[in-house]
Amino acid sequence: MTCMTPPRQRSVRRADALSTDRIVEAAIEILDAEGERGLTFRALAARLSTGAGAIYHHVASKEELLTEATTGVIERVLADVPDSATPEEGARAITLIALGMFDAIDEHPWVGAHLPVVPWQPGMVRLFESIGGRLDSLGVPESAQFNAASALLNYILGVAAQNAANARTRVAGAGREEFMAETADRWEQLSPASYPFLHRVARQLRHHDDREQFLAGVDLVLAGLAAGQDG
Amino acid sequence: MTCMTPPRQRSVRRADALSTDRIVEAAIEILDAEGERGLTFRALAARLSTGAGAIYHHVASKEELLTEATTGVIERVLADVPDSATPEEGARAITLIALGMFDAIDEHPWVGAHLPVVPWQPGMVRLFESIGGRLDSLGVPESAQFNAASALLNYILGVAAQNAANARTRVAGAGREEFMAETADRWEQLSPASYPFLHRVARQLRHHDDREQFLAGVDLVLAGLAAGQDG
DNA sequence: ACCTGAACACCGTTCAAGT
DNA sequence: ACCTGAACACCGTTCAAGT
Repeated sequence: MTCMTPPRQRSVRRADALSTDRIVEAAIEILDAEGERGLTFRALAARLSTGAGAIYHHVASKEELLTEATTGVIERVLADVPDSATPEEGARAITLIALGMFDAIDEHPWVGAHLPVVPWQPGMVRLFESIGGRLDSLGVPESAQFNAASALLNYILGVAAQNAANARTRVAGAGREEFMAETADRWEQLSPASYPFLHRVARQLRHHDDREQFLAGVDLVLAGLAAGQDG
Repeated sequence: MTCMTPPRQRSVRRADALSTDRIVEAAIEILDAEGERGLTFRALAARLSTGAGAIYHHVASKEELLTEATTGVIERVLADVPDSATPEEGARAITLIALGMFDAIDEHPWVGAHLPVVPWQPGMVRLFESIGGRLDSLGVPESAQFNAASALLNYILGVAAQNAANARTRVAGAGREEFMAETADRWEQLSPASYPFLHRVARQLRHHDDREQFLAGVDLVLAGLAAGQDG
Protein backbone atom coordinates (compact mmCIF):
# COMPACT_ATOMS: atom_id res chain seq x y z
CA MET A 1 0.00 0.00 0.00
CA THR A 2 1.41 3.35 -1.00
CA CYS A 3 1.71 5.92 1.65
CA MET A 4 -0.50 8.90 0.79
CA THR A 5 0.26 10.85 3.92
CA PRO A 6 3.79 11.71 4.98
CA PRO A 7 4.98 9.74 7.99
CA ARG A 8 4.51 11.64 11.21
CA GLN A 9 7.61 12.65 13.03
CA ARG A 10 7.51 11.34 16.60
CA SER A 11 8.79 14.64 17.89
CA VAL A 12 5.83 16.56 16.40
CA ARG A 13 3.24 14.02 17.57
CA ARG A 14 0.20 16.01 18.64
CA ALA A 15 -2.18 13.10 19.27
CA ASP A 16 -1.60 13.44 22.99
CA ALA A 17 -1.37 17.22 23.06
CA LEU A 18 -3.13 18.78 26.03
CA SER A 19 -6.55 20.39 25.57
CA THR A 20 -9.43 21.35 27.82
CA ASP A 21 -11.53 18.53 26.37
CA ARG A 22 -8.92 15.88 27.05
CA ILE A 23 -8.37 17.22 30.57
CA VAL A 24 -12.10 17.20 31.38
CA GLU A 25 -12.44 13.72 29.88
CA ALA A 26 -9.62 12.37 32.01
CA ALA A 27 -11.07 14.12 35.06
CA ILE A 28 -14.45 12.41 34.53
CA GLU A 29 -12.70 9.04 34.28
CA ILE A 30 -10.86 9.60 37.54
CA LEU A 31 -13.99 10.91 39.27
CA ASP A 32 -16.01 7.87 38.20
CA ALA A 33 -13.29 5.43 39.20
CA GLU A 34 -11.86 6.96 42.38
CA GLY A 35 -14.48 9.46 43.54
CA GLU A 36 -14.04 13.14 44.32
CA ARG A 37 -11.18 12.53 46.69
CA GLY A 38 -9.23 10.73 43.96
CA LEU A 39 -9.24 13.73 41.65
CA THR A 40 -6.05 15.67 42.38
CA PHE A 41 -3.99 17.72 39.98
CA ARG A 42 -1.09 15.35 40.57
CA ALA A 43 -3.14 12.27 39.69
CA LEU A 44 -4.63 14.05 36.69
CA ALA A 45 -1.16 15.14 35.50
CA ALA A 46 0.19 11.61 35.90
CA ARG A 47 -2.67 10.17 33.81
CA LEU A 48 -2.04 12.80 31.12
CA SER A 49 1.75 12.24 31.33
CA THR A 50 2.51 15.84 32.10
CA GLY A 51 3.24 18.18 34.99
CA ALA A 52 0.58 19.44 37.36
CA GLY A 53 1.20 23.03 36.34
CA ALA A 54 0.44 22.33 32.67
CA ILE A 55 -3.25 21.81 33.48
CA TYR A 56 -3.57 25.41 34.61
CA HIS A 57 -2.92 26.56 31.04
CA HIS A 58 -6.32 25.13 30.09
CA VAL A 59 -8.40 25.20 33.28
CA ALA A 60 -8.38 28.00 35.86
CA SER A 61 -9.02 25.94 39.00
CA LYS A 62 -10.28 22.68 40.37
CA GLU A 63 -13.74 24.18 40.77
CA GLU A 64 -13.84 25.10 37.08
CA LEU A 65 -12.74 21.58 36.23
CA LEU A 66 -15.58 20.06 38.27
CA THR A 67 -18.07 22.54 36.84
CA GLU A 68 -17.11 21.66 33.29
CA ALA A 69 -17.32 17.94 33.97
CA THR A 70 -20.75 18.46 35.55
CA THR A 71 -22.00 20.51 32.60
CA GLY A 72 -20.94 17.76 30.23
CA VAL A 73 -22.96 15.12 32.05
CA ILE A 74 -26.08 17.31 32.23
CA GLU A 75 -25.96 18.26 28.54
CA ARG A 76 -26.00 14.59 27.66
CA VAL A 77 -29.11 14.01 29.82
CA LEU A 78 -31.05 16.92 28.35
CA ALA A 79 -30.19 16.08 24.75
CA ASP A 80 -32.56 13.09 24.87
CA VAL A 81 -35.70 14.85 26.11
CA PRO A 82 -38.33 15.42 23.37
CA ASP A 83 -40.50 18.52 22.86
CA SER A 84 -43.93 18.67 24.48
CA ALA A 85 -47.25 20.29 23.55
CA THR A 86 -50.05 18.63 25.54
CA PRO A 87 -50.22 18.51 29.36
CA GLU A 88 -49.52 14.78 29.20
CA GLU A 89 -46.40 15.35 27.11
CA GLY A 90 -45.31 18.13 29.46
CA ALA A 91 -45.61 15.95 32.53
CA ARG A 92 -43.84 13.14 30.70
CA ALA A 93 -40.96 15.42 29.64
CA ILE A 94 -40.44 16.69 33.18
CA THR A 95 -40.47 13.12 34.48
CA LEU A 96 -37.91 12.17 31.82
CA ILE A 97 -35.63 15.06 32.80
CA ALA A 98 -35.89 14.13 36.47
CA LEU A 99 -35.28 10.44 35.84
CA GLY A 100 -32.40 11.24 33.49
CA MET A 101 -30.77 13.31 36.21
CA PHE A 102 -31.38 10.58 38.77
CA ASP A 103 -29.71 7.95 36.62
CA ALA A 104 -26.83 10.25 35.63
CA ILE A 105 -26.10 10.97 39.29
CA ASP A 106 -26.33 7.30 40.11
CA GLU A 107 -23.59 6.76 37.52
CA HIS A 108 -21.58 9.89 38.42
CA PRO A 109 -22.25 10.64 42.11
CA TRP A 110 -19.83 13.58 42.12
CA VAL A 111 -22.29 15.45 39.87
CA GLY A 112 -24.84 15.33 42.67
CA ALA A 113 -22.31 16.71 45.11
CA HIS A 114 -21.07 19.52 42.87
CA LEU A 115 -24.31 20.70 41.27
CA PRO A 116 -25.65 22.38 44.42
CA VAL A 117 -22.24 23.84 45.30
CA VAL A 118 -21.76 26.40 42.51
CA PRO A 119 -24.90 28.55 42.16
CA TRP A 120 -26.28 29.05 38.65
CA GLN A 121 -23.50 27.13 36.97
CA PRO A 122 -24.11 26.38 33.27
CA GLY A 123 -25.54 22.91 33.89
CA MET A 124 -27.99 24.26 36.44
CA VAL A 125 -29.11 27.01 34.07
CA ARG A 126 -29.76 24.50 31.28
CA LEU A 127 -31.68 22.29 33.71
CA PHE A 128 -33.82 25.18 34.92
CA GLU A 129 -34.68 26.21 31.36
CA SER A 130 -35.45 22.61 30.47
CA ILE A 131 -37.92 22.21 33.31
CA GLY A 132 -39.41 25.68 33.12
CA GLY A 133 -39.89 25.39 29.38
CA ARG A 134 -42.34 22.47 29.82
CA LEU A 135 -44.63 24.21 32.28
CA ASP A 136 -46.49 26.07 29.54
CA SER A 137 -47.62 22.80 27.97
CA LEU A 138 -48.53 21.55 31.45
CA GLY A 139 -50.97 24.44 31.77
CA VAL A 140 -49.20 26.16 34.66
CA PRO A 141 -49.99 29.90 34.55
CA GLU A 142 -47.02 32.14 33.79
CA SER A 143 -47.10 33.81 37.18
CA ALA A 144 -46.61 30.43 38.90
CA GLN A 145 -43.96 29.01 36.56
CA PHE A 146 -40.92 30.53 38.26
CA ASN A 147 -41.82 29.08 41.65
CA ALA A 148 -42.89 25.75 40.14
CA ALA A 149 -39.63 25.26 38.19
CA SER A 150 -37.65 26.26 41.25
CA ALA A 151 -39.48 23.74 43.45
CA LEU A 152 -38.85 20.92 40.98
CA LEU A 153 -35.20 21.89 40.58
CA ASN A 154 -34.63 22.10 44.32
CA TYR A 155 -36.23 18.73 44.90
CA ILE A 156 -33.99 17.16 42.26
CA LEU A 157 -30.94 18.86 43.81
CA GLY A 158 -31.80 17.55 47.25
CA VAL A 159 -32.13 13.97 46.05
CA ALA A 160 -28.97 14.37 43.98
CA ALA A 161 -26.88 15.51 46.92
CA GLN A 162 -28.34 12.81 49.12
CA ASN A 163 -27.63 10.07 46.62
CA ALA A 164 -24.09 11.32 46.13
CA ALA A 165 -23.55 11.12 49.89
CA ASN A 166 -24.93 7.60 49.98
CA ALA A 167 -22.62 6.54 47.17
CA ARG A 168 -19.63 8.02 49.00
CA THR A 169 -20.28 6.15 52.23
CA ARG A 170 -20.91 3.02 50.17
CA VAL A 171 -17.45 3.28 48.61
CA ALA A 172 -15.92 3.79 52.04
CA GLY A 173 -17.82 1.03 53.81
CA ALA A 174 -20.57 -1.50 53.18
CA GLY A 175 -22.80 -1.95 50.13
CA ARG A 176 -26.20 -0.35 49.72
CA GLU A 177 -28.20 -3.30 51.06
CA GLU A 178 -26.16 -3.57 54.23
CA PHE A 179 -26.25 0.17 54.86
CA MET A 180 -30.04 0.26 54.46
CA ALA A 181 -30.48 -2.81 56.67
CA GLU A 182 -28.29 -1.30 59.39
CA THR A 183 -30.17 2.01 59.31
CA ALA A 184 -33.53 0.19 59.38
CA ASP A 185 -32.35 -1.84 62.38
CA ARG A 186 -31.37 1.33 64.19
CA TRP A 187 -34.76 2.91 63.53
CA GLU A 188 -36.62 -0.16 64.72
CA GLN A 189 -34.71 0.00 67.99
CA LEU A 190 -35.66 3.64 68.58
CA SER A 191 -38.32 4.10 71.25
CA PRO A 192 -41.82 4.23 69.67
CA ALA A 193 -42.71 6.93 72.18
CA SER A 194 -40.01 9.39 71.05
CA TYR A 195 -39.75 8.27 67.43
CA PRO A 196 -43.18 6.90 66.41
CA PHE A 197 -42.73 7.73 62.74
CA LEU A 198 -39.25 6.28 62.21
CA HIS A 199 -40.15 3.20 64.23
CA ARG A 200 -43.17 2.68 61.99
CA VAL A 201 -41.50 3.22 58.59
CA ALA A 202 -38.31 1.28 59.33
CA ARG A 203 -39.79 -1.68 57.45
CA GLN A 204 -40.46 0.47 54.39
CA LEU A 205 -36.90 1.82 54.42
CA ARG A 206 -35.52 -1.69 54.20
CA HIS A 207 -37.52 -2.58 51.09
CA HIS A 208 -37.95 0.74 49.31
CA ASP A 209 -36.65 1.55 45.84
CA ASP A 210 -34.74 4.85 45.59
CA ARG A 211 -35.79 5.48 42.02
CA GLU A 212 -39.49 4.84 42.73
CA GLN A 213 -39.38 7.07 45.77
CA PHE A 214 -37.73 9.80 43.71
CA LEU A 215 -40.51 9.58 41.11
CA ALA A 216 -43.17 9.70 43.82
CA GLY A 217 -41.74 13.04 44.93
CA VAL A 218 -41.82 14.45 41.40
CA ASP A 219 -45.42 13.27 41.06
CA LEU A 220 -46.30 14.95 44.34
CA VAL A 221 -45.11 18.33 43.06
CA LEU A 222 -46.82 17.79 39.71
CA ALA A 223 -50.05 16.88 41.55
CA GLY A 224 -49.74 20.06 43.58
CA LEU A 225 -49.36 22.06 40.36
CA ALA A 226 -52.43 20.40 38.82
CA ALA A 227 -54.46 21.02 41.99
CA GLY A 228 -53.51 24.69 42.02
CA GLN A 229 -55.01 25.29 38.58
CA ASP A 230 -58.64 24.72 39.51
CA GLY A 231 -58.18 25.73 43.18
CA MET B 1 -17.39 41.47 102.35
CA THR B 2 -16.16 38.22 103.87
CA CYS B 3 -14.97 35.60 101.53
CA MET B 4 -17.23 32.52 101.81
CA THR B 5 -15.49 30.54 99.11
CA PRO B 6 -11.80 29.81 99.20
CA PRO B 7 -9.84 31.72 96.58
CA ARG B 8 -9.25 29.66 93.49
CA GLN B 9 -5.69 28.79 92.71
CA ARG B 10 -4.78 30.01 89.26
CA SER B 11 -2.90 26.81 88.53
CA VAL B 12 -5.98 24.61 89.12
CA ARG B 13 -8.32 26.86 87.13
CA ARG B 14 -10.64 24.54 85.18
CA ALA B 15 -12.95 27.19 83.73
CA ASP B 16 -11.18 26.90 80.38
CA ALA B 17 -10.68 23.13 80.43
CA LEU B 18 -11.30 21.47 77.09
CA SER B 19 -14.59 19.64 76.47
CA THR B 20 -16.57 18.52 73.44
CA ASP B 21 -19.17 21.18 74.16
CA ARG B 22 -16.64 24.00 74.29
CA ILE B 23 -14.96 22.75 71.12
CA VAL B 24 -18.26 22.54 69.20
CA GLU B 25 -19.27 25.96 70.49
CA ALA B 26 -15.99 27.50 69.32
CA ALA B 27 -16.32 25.70 65.99
CA ILE B 28 -19.79 27.19 65.45
CA GLU B 29 -18.43 30.66 66.19
CA ILE B 30 -15.63 30.24 63.65
CA LEU B 31 -17.99 28.76 61.05
CA ASP B 32 -20.43 31.66 61.42
CA ALA B 33 -17.69 34.27 61.30
CA GLU B 34 -15.27 32.88 58.72
CA GLY B 35 -17.21 30.22 56.83
CA GLU B 36 -16.36 26.58 56.27
CA ARG B 37 -12.94 27.39 54.88
CA GLY B 38 -12.04 29.26 58.04
CA LEU B 39 -12.58 26.26 60.28
CA THR B 40 -9.20 24.53 60.60
CA PHE B 41 -7.86 22.59 63.54
CA ARG B 42 -5.08 25.14 63.84
CA ALA B 43 -7.49 28.09 64.00
CA LEU B 44 -9.71 26.20 66.44
CA ALA B 45 -6.72 25.30 68.63
CA ALA B 46 -5.54 28.91 68.63
CA ARG B 47 -8.98 30.16 69.73
CA LEU B 48 -9.04 27.56 72.52
CA SER B 49 -5.42 28.37 73.46
CA THR B 50 -4.24 24.79 73.02
CA GLY B 51 -2.50 22.54 70.52
CA ALA B 52 -4.21 21.14 67.45
CA GLY B 53 -3.74 17.58 68.65
CA ALA B 54 -5.63 18.21 71.90
CA ILE B 55 -8.91 18.51 69.98
CA TYR B 56 -8.63 14.91 68.84
CA HIS B 57 -9.06 13.76 72.45
CA HIS B 58 -12.67 14.98 72.29
CA VAL B 59 -13.63 14.79 68.63
CA ALA B 60 -12.66 12.03 66.20
CA SER B 61 -12.41 14.05 62.99
CA LYS B 62 -13.39 17.25 61.24
CA GLU B 63 -16.47 15.54 59.83
CA GLU B 64 -17.66 14.59 63.31
CA LEU B 65 -17.08 18.16 64.43
CA LEU B 66 -19.24 19.51 61.60
CA THR B 67 -21.89 16.89 62.21
CA GLU B 68 -22.12 17.78 65.87
CA ALA B 69 -22.32 21.49 65.14
CA THR B 70 -25.08 20.78 62.58
CA THR B 71 -27.04 18.63 65.03
CA GLY B 72 -26.92 21.42 67.61
CA VAL B 73 -28.44 23.95 65.22
CA ILE B 74 -31.23 21.58 64.12
CA GLU B 75 -32.16 20.60 67.68
CA ARG B 76 -32.71 24.25 68.46
CA VAL B 77 -35.03 24.65 65.45
CA LEU B 78 -37.15 21.61 66.28
CA ALA B 79 -37.50 22.48 69.97
CA ASP B 80 -39.87 25.33 69.09
CA VAL B 81 -42.38 23.39 66.97
CA PRO B 82 -45.69 22.63 68.77
CA ASP B 83 -47.70 19.40 68.60
CA SER B 84 -50.44 19.05 66.04
CA ALA B 85 -53.77 17.22 65.91
CA THR B 86 -55.93 18.71 63.15
CA PRO B 87 -54.93 18.86 59.46
CA GLU B 88 -54.55 22.62 59.78
CA GLU B 89 -52.20 22.22 62.74
CA GLY B 90 -50.27 19.53 60.87
CA ALA B 91 -49.74 21.73 57.83
CA ARG B 92 -48.81 24.63 60.09
CA ALA B 93 -46.27 22.50 61.99
CA ILE B 94 -44.60 21.32 58.79
CA THR B 95 -44.46 24.88 57.52
CA LEU B 96 -42.92 25.96 60.83
CA ILE B 97 -40.26 23.23 60.62
CA ALA B 98 -39.45 24.18 57.04
CA LEU B 99 -39.28 27.89 57.80
CA GLY B 100 -37.22 27.25 60.92
CA MET B 101 -34.70 25.31 58.85
CA PHE B 102 -34.67 28.02 56.20
CA ASP B 103 -33.90 30.73 58.73
CA ALA B 104 -31.34 28.61 60.57
CA ILE B 105 -29.48 27.96 57.32
CA ASP B 106 -29.67 31.62 56.44
CA GLU B 107 -27.90 32.29 59.72
CA HIS B 108 -25.52 29.29 59.53
CA PRO B 109 -24.97 28.55 55.82
CA TRP B 110 -22.49 25.76 56.58
CA VAL B 111 -25.41 23.71 57.98
CA GLY B 112 -26.98 23.70 54.53
CA ALA B 113 -23.73 22.51 52.99
CA HIS B 114 -23.06 19.76 55.53
CA LEU B 115 -26.56 18.37 56.08
CA PRO B 116 -26.76 16.63 52.70
CA VAL B 117 -23.16 15.39 52.90
CA VAL B 118 -23.41 12.85 55.74
CA PRO B 119 -26.36 10.48 55.14
CA TRP B 120 -28.73 9.90 58.05
CA GLN B 121 -26.72 11.97 60.48
CA PRO B 122 -28.48 12.64 63.81
CA GLY B 123 -29.85 16.03 62.75
CA MET B 124 -31.32 14.54 59.59
CA VAL B 125 -32.96 11.72 61.53
CA ARG B 126 -34.56 14.17 63.96
CA LEU B 127 -35.77 16.27 61.04
CA PHE B 128 -37.26 13.26 59.26
CA GLU B 129 -39.11 12.16 62.40
CA SER B 130 -40.33 15.69 62.98
CA ILE B 131 -41.82 15.98 59.50
CA GLY B 132 -43.09 12.40 59.26
CA GLY B 133 -44.71 12.63 62.69
CA ARG B 134 -47.07 15.39 61.49
CA LEU B 135 -48.39 13.54 58.45
CA ASP B 136 -50.90 11.56 60.50
CA SER B 137 -52.64 14.72 61.62
CA LEU B 138 -52.50 15.97 58.04
CA GLY B 139 -54.56 12.94 57.00
CA VAL B 140 -51.88 11.35 54.80
CA PRO B 141 -52.44 7.56 54.71
CA GLU B 142 -49.71 5.51 56.36
CA SER B 143 -48.65 3.87 53.12
CA ALA B 144 -47.88 7.29 51.61
CA GLN B 145 -46.16 8.83 54.63
CA PHE B 146 -42.67 7.52 53.96
CA ASN B 147 -42.56 8.96 50.44
CA ALA B 148 -44.24 12.19 51.53
CA ALA B 149 -41.78 12.86 54.36
CA SER B 150 -38.91 12.00 52.07
CA ALA B 151 -40.13 14.44 49.39
CA LEU B 152 -40.46 17.26 51.90
CA LEU B 153 -37.05 16.52 53.42
CA ASN B 154 -35.33 16.37 50.03
CA TYR B 155 -36.90 19.65 48.97
CA ILE B 156 -35.68 21.32 52.14
CA LEU B 157 -32.20 19.84 51.63
CA GLY B 158 -32.05 21.12 48.06
CA VAL B 159 -32.94 24.65 49.06
CA ALA B 160 -30.56 24.42 52.01
CA ALA B 161 -27.59 23.43 49.86
CA GLN B 162 -28.46 26.07 47.29
CA ASN B 163 -28.73 28.83 49.88
CA ALA B 164 -25.45 27.79 51.43
CA ALA B 165 -23.79 28.05 48.01
CA ASN B 166 -25.30 31.49 47.45
CA ALA B 167 -24.03 32.66 50.82
CA ARG B 168 -20.55 31.38 50.03
CA THR B 169 -20.27 33.26 46.72
CA ARG B 170 -21.68 36.31 48.45
CA VAL B 171 -18.87 36.25 51.01
CA ALA B 172 -16.33 35.87 48.21
CA GLY B 173 -17.76 38.52 45.91
CA ALA B 174 -20.72 40.86 45.64
CA GLY B 175 -23.79 41.13 47.85
CA ARG B 176 -27.07 39.33 47.22
CA GLU B 177 -28.72 42.18 45.32
CA GLU B 178 -25.82 42.61 42.92
CA PHE B 179 -25.51 38.88 42.34
CA MET B 180 -29.22 38.55 41.55
CA ALA B 181 -29.14 41.59 39.29
CA GLU B 182 -26.14 40.25 37.38
CA THR B 183 -27.75 36.83 36.92
CA ALA B 184 -31.02 38.44 35.81
CA ASP B 185 -29.12 40.59 33.30
CA ARG B 186 -27.44 37.51 31.91
CA TRP B 187 -30.77 35.71 31.53
CA GLU B 188 -32.36 38.69 29.79
CA GLN B 189 -29.54 38.68 27.25
CA LEU B 190 -30.05 34.98 26.42
CA SER B 191 -31.73 34.40 23.07
CA PRO B 192 -35.51 34.03 23.52
CA ALA B 193 -35.43 31.28 20.89
CA SER B 194 -33.05 28.99 22.81
CA TYR B 195 -34.00 30.10 26.34
CA PRO B 196 -37.64 31.24 26.24
CA PHE B 197 -38.29 30.41 29.89
CA LEU B 198 -35.24 32.07 31.43
CA HIS B 199 -35.65 35.10 29.19
CA ARG B 200 -39.24 35.42 30.41
CA VAL B 201 -38.66 34.95 34.16
CA ALA B 202 -35.51 37.09 34.42
CA ARG B 203 -37.69 39.94 35.71
CA GLN B 204 -39.12 37.70 38.46
CA LEU B 205 -35.65 36.59 39.52
CA ARG B 206 -34.62 40.18 40.13
CA HIS B 207 -37.52 40.89 42.46
CA HIS B 208 -38.28 37.55 44.06
CA ASP B 209 -38.07 36.78 47.77
CA ASP B 210 -36.12 33.60 48.63
CA ARG B 211 -38.19 32.87 51.71
CA GLU B 212 -41.50 33.30 49.89
CA GLN B 213 -40.32 31.10 47.05
CA PHE B 214 -39.23 28.46 49.54
CA LEU B 215 -42.69 28.48 51.17
CA ALA B 216 -44.37 28.23 47.75
CA GLY B 217 -42.46 24.98 47.18
CA VAL B 218 -43.54 23.54 50.53
CA ASP B 219 -47.13 24.51 49.75
CA LEU B 220 -46.84 22.80 46.37
CA VAL B 221 -45.90 19.49 47.98
CA LEU B 222 -48.60 19.88 50.64
CA ALA B 223 -51.16 20.61 47.90
CA GLY B 224 -50.04 17.47 46.10
CA LEU B 225 -50.56 15.48 49.29
CA ALA B 226 -54.04 16.92 49.81
CA ALA B 227 -54.97 16.21 46.18
CA GLY B 228 -53.82 12.60 46.47
CA GLN B 229 -56.25 11.87 49.28
CA ASP B 230 -59.43 12.27 47.27
CA GLY B 231 -57.84 11.33 43.95
C1' DA C 1 -5.67 11.10 81.39
C1' DC C 2 -4.95 14.88 79.02
C1' DC C 3 -2.24 18.18 76.56
C1' DT C 4 1.57 19.90 73.48
C1' DG C 5 3.43 20.98 69.14
C1' DA C 6 6.57 19.19 65.86
C1' DA C 7 6.26 16.04 62.10
C1' DC C 8 3.98 13.36 58.37
C1' DA C 9 1.64 12.87 54.26
C1' DC C 10 -0.76 15.09 51.71
C1' DC C 11 -3.37 19.18 49.08
C1' DG C 12 -4.21 23.38 45.24
C1' DT C 13 -1.64 26.67 43.10
C1' DT C 14 2.40 29.37 41.43
C1' DC C 15 6.39 30.32 38.82
C1' DA C 16 11.21 30.32 37.20
C1' DA C 17 13.26 27.70 33.89
C1' DG C 18 13.10 25.23 29.91
C1' DT C 19 11.38 23.90 24.63
C1' DA D 1 2.91 29.52 23.54
C1' DC D 2 3.09 25.76 26.08
C1' DC D 3 5.09 22.61 29.27
C1' DT D 4 7.85 21.08 33.41
C1' DG D 5 8.36 20.09 38.12
C1' DA D 6 10.21 22.04 42.18
C1' DA D 7 8.58 25.14 45.63
C1' DC D 8 5.08 27.62 48.46
C1' DA D 9 1.57 27.93 51.65
C1' DC D 10 -1.34 25.51 53.36
C1' DC D 11 -4.39 21.22 55.10
C1' DG D 12 -6.09 16.96 58.52
C1' DT D 13 -4.11 13.82 61.39
C1' DT D 14 -0.63 11.36 64.26
C1' DC D 15 2.44 10.67 67.98
C1' DA D 16 6.51 10.96 71.03
C1' DA D 17 7.26 13.66 74.77
C1' DG D 18 5.72 16.11 78.51
C1' DT D 19 2.34 17.28 82.95
